[in-house]
Amino acid sequence: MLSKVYDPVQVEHSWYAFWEEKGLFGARVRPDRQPFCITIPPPNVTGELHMGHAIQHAIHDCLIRWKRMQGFETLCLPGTDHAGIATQMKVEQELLETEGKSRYDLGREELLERIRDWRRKYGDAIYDQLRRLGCSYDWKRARFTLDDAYVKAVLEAFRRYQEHGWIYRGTRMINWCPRCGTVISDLETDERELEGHLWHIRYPGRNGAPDVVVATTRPETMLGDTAVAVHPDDERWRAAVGKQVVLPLMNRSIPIVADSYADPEMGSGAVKVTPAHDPNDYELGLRHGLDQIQVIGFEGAMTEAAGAYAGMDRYTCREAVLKALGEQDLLVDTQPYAHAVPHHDKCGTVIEPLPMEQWFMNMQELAQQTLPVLQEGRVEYIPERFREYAIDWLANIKDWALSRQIWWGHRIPAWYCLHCSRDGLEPMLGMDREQALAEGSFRVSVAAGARPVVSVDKPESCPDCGRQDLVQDPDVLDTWFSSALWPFATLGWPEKTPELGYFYPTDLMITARDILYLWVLRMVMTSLECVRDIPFRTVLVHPTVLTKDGRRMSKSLGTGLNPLDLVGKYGADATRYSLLAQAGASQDVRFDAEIVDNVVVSAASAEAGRNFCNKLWNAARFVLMNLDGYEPGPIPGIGTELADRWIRSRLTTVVEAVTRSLEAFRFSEVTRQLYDFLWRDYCDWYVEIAKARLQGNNAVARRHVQATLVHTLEQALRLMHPVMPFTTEHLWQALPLEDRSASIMIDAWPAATPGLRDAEAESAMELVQDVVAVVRQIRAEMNVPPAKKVQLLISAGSEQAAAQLQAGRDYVALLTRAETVEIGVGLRQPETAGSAVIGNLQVFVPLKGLIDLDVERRRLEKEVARYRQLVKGAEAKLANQQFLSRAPDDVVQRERERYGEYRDSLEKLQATLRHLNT
RNA sequence: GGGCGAUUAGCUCAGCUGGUUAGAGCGCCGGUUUCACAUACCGGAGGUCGGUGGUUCGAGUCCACUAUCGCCCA
Repeated sequence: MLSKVYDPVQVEHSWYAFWEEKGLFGARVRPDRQPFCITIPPPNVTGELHMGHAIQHAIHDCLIRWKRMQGFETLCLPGTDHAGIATQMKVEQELLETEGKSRYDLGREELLERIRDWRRKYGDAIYDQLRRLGCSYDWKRARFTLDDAYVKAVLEAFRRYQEHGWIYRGTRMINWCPRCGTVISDLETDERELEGHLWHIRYPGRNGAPDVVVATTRPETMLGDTAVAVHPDDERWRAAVGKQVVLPLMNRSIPIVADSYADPEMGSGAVKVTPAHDPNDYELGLRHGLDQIQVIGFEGAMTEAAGAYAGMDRYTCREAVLKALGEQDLLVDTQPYAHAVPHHDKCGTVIEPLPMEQWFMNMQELAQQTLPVLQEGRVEYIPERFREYAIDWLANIKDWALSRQIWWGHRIPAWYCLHCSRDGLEPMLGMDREQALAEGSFRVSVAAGARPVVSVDKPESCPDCGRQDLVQDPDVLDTWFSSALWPFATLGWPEKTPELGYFYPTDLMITARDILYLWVLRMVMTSLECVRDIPFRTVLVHPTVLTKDGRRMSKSLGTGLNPLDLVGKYGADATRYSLLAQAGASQDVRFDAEIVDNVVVSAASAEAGRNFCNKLWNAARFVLMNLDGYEPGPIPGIGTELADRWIRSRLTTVVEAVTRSLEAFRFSEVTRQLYDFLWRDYCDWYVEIAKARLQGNNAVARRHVQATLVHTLEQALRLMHPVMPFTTEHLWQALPLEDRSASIMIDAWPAATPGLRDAEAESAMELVQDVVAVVRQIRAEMNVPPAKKVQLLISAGSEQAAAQLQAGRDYVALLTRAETVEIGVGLRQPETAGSAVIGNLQVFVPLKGLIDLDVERRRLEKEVARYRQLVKGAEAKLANQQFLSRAPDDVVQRERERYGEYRDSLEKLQATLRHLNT
């Protein structure tokens, strides 16, 4: 027997192990069944479950459980991503804090060993967190992006791209992170608005040239200036073009060049040009053949080229430069200035744009192959608008910087002959050359003479000189290179596995907005190239979870919310329910929780979820307590009892509605429909009505109501299962059923039975509900004690209406605590009664001595006023010729009927009021 | 600068193709501890749908402009 109060800890304790032991999560290649497959977006191994994951996986598991119940062979394939920069950063931080060492102190192999240790310790922690959420994933197939088989896929993809000639070594302006010591992509930078300054600096003219005042937010870069630019159409500067100015502090002459990049509206119209430290200046420099002088080095310190400032940190240098300029009276003005500065999204360091040699991949052909696939909608986006975004991005795609100067990842399969490439291999930080080359601590420069040999396997010998001393490229591939292969690499590609044949293309990619380009689109591109097919049919973009007041959830802001806290406080089912209930059409979810210092104080929606579980729990408890003499058997015939006909009709409606909502991914509708049916229809009305019938002495009726109680609940539990797997399983197992599967999760998804739709029963029950509601209202307003019995008189406008209500007469009596219910046509109004009008029915509650005439009068007057408005509104519509001639007939017809009803009700109310006043 | 999303009750949100009296949960007010549930039950108050203009017989729902907030791109 169930305990009195629902306790999620007790309920959720053992079912997960039960499911796993029975092997219910595993998928097999079964050609007799239709497959349904999702590969999850692999969380970082640094990962810890956050609310974004929680909503993502609540959706994943809801859909997977639903499809499984529908009879699909479902595979939800989990896994983790090695997340090169993020993971290495984490381990490096730990190393610095505990041992005060850098990665170079340890060396490549030792650092990698530390990261592998770290991964063994924490890497799959997120799996346990997903288990606690109840996720029914095929853990046996879990993949990691550095698995041996996965490495093969990465190398094969690289080989293919290389054969197409897409991969090349080139020099471009890149984003450099001085902290991480690596290039990062545009997509990994965050523009952050900073309160800085705009410094105006005077560059003295030479040989009769005018002085030029330039403005900059980064004065330290002036040390690397190689020109000053003005707009060619700018009259003020026309004569100065071609002349020279002196670069202060460096005493270098630099030219004034004409270029339309200079904005005449900005300041003096002249702009300083630092080709080595600004993307726009870089382009300008190429146009004018300017020197690139790199004054800021890879560690964020000034280089030898910065002269007296060499070795200084870039920000210290900024202060020093400003001080020196001030002393020489060259600092003309200083203004506060807010501007956007790119930061590395992983570590928050300010990015240094630098021209640098890297491995790149030309994306043109891939983009061209992919565009029509998106344009024709072969990959569907939900919401649809994200497809347009993807198309725009593809149309403007740039080459992809593939290499990263870190150690944790897929090492680039390029090789260099120590002899032939000698001049292009430069040891790091003045390291010993032999050692640096041996352990991969060097930079490669093709410009300086390196000659890469691209090969998946280490070449036997140098193709040029035949020597056998080759070293591998020190860099690793961008993590997204391997992630892009995820949907097919996890299914065994490049091998032609049965899994790939059966489950591919997958059905869904459920993802957050922020990786749509970075990842989702690249998966489409690589899949079209490698597998010659789309990776998934549908991309479902789920909402971003924000705080109650619309801020980002972030630990550093104190607004972080650990989903496991919610699970601990309210249960996994309640957590899932709350997330799905809020996953509506909007792109954000403002999660309704009070959070103080990253700790949940309360969460209204999760509490609602837990209360709902408790309601279900107690409904099941009630049913189980009332099954004396009940033998499980086939579903009973429908019979003639109004309540039975009604609940079966409602059940069929809700089965259809929930199925449709799931098909449309409208999760908030799913939870609302289930809530309304279970709480409102089943508990508030059907169960309440059932109480009398259970206690009566009609054995047949009793058996019928027991069967309907069990059957309806059982079907509803199945509908509820994808949302709340634990509670539904627990209760379902407790119900007496004739034939059952081992678990609700592999039982069939309920089918709608249109034949059970019963419009007449629904309208009759609606009438019962209306009558009960007005009587309760009267009782409450007249302060009639709950235990006090009343007599009801219900006067119908027609025999037909009277007959309809007659079927629900016992229910009305039960639910209003009425001793007698008299139903008739044109009954006389009793003295001192509370009354109400429902359509053409008049309900009287004679309450001799209990009626407060003033209260009753006020109530009726309010009703009269309300109906007057309604009558007026309908009258105006029907008097409008335009309405009569242009509105559809059925709308006009309905308006006429309504008008009649309103007038009828109004008259009755007015008569009652007159009666009361006499 | 370009694009997108949001704006409905004190709070968080529904309201799908325009057609009854705009709904829910939480919160609030009043009542109820009789045997499924106080994580409950019953009743109530509370919004004219950001603003302006338009289309339409009819607009929370469609269109235009506008304001505020947020996201993406440059």
